[in-house]
Amino acid sequence: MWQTGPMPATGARARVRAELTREIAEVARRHLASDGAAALSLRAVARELGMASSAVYRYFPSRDELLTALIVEAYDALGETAERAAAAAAAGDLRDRWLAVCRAVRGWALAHPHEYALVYGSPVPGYAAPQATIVPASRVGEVLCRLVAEGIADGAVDPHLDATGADATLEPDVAPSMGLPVDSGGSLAARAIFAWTSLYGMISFELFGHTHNVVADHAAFFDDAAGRLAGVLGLPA
Amino acid sequence: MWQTGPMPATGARARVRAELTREIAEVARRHLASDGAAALSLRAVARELGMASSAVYRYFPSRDELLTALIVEAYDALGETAERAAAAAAAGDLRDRWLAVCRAVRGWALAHPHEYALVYGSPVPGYAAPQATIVPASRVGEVLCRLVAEGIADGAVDPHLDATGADATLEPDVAPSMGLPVDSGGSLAARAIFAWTSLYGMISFELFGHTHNVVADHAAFFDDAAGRLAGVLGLPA
DNA sequence: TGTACATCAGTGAACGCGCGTTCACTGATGTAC
DNA sequence: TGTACATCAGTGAACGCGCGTTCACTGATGTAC
Repeated sequence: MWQTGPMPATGARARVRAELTREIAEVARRHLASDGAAALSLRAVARELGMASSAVYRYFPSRDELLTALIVEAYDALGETAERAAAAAAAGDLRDRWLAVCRAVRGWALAHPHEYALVYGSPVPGYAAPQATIVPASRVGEVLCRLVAEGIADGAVDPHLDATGADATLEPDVAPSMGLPVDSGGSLAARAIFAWTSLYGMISFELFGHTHNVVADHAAFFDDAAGRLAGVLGLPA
Repeated sequence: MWQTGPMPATGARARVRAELTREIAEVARRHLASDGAAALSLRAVARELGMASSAVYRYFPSRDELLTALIVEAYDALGETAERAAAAAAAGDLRDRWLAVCRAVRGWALAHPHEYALVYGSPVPGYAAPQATIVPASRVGEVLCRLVAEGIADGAVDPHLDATGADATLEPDVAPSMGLPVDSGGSLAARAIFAWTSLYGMISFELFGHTHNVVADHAAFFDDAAGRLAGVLGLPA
């Protein structure tokens, strides 16, 4: 994907190359995690690996390409966290499962603030996210929507709640791609997007310090808000 | 502007100094607006003003100090925008006024993306917001809370709606400082904070491109969501 | 099978860049007597 | 009033830093015959 030139799929060389590529990304991820994206430097990564900075260019053609790899990694890590949480809570009711996923997302963000900021904070100046980041970026949203879709399937969730027609403000293929019913007069998909952006807002506010002297018990505040969002979506307890 | 000609000895120098300080901040603000905070450099500002980079140090002791000035400016500009919007809509009902303030905040953010990102995006690495930023940062929140407080005062808003006890998760002085009634069993203040973080989430998602292929009509989507938040707060139409 | 050749990883020096900050200095402006 | 002195703005050179990226190169590893 980010290797230069044609490569044999197998062989000793290819394996070593894959391993070093992984190692570079891993060191870069550690630097990102401790110092933030702005401070991430190819030279520092090379230094830590004991190689010339120019050698890194055999593996990543530019700093941006390395950043892209880290972004995809972050999205995937967060997505997997959400998926695991949903799976682990499969036995509970919809509201509990919703809350479990929300908590997992927040937990990941708190544990990986710089990686969270990389994907959900202000855009890195001069960097344009390539196509490769689109699919992993939607994993969390899919998990949340799947819960709602399940609720509809077994009649626990009313898809016509709060029919403001807001779904018409979305791109037409969003609802179907998320497994939600299409109803241009309804607001279900819009409410789902709204819920996700709200979660993001709360997590970001907490992480970026905007609720520092405002919220005392962030976990409890978050739980309460997540419950309110479950209500917005019509998830039954 | 300032007058030419003979001036009282006392204050002449001070006035020129104040003017240049303002000018430096203004150029810096323009650079921030067009290139973002990370690209803001003392040298570039000095260059544009035709002065030696070292001269800027007579006005701002460091780059961080300059950044702080810009942060305060941004908070104030946003706060004033919200206040003006609230004043302009004073004749409408609570819901309309709420929506007007929300729209104004979004409008300012869209018009000043880098300034918005400076205050609400990922924290600038190595920079710790000083005390001076706290008061201006709360202006928008105050405007929103004042609407709610007004609704309570004339009986239009039920402060005991959705009494989850979430207010207990807040710092104890938040509700009174915002002019909201204190009720540890209630959730009014928590819902207000929640609404504000949600707005922030939506604006940030839009600004940072996360709803790029998701939301088609951002203004309409935002209006719908803001209306839903008004509902969460119990604002009557 | 060994050998000639092609491919690749990795090196180290260099390019060109821009940054924040310091410092000794020169003039101009204000102040005290 | 003029004069001596103090204060301040602004200069230009320098320090020290680190960055991304390029390039010609040396060896090592793989491959084809």
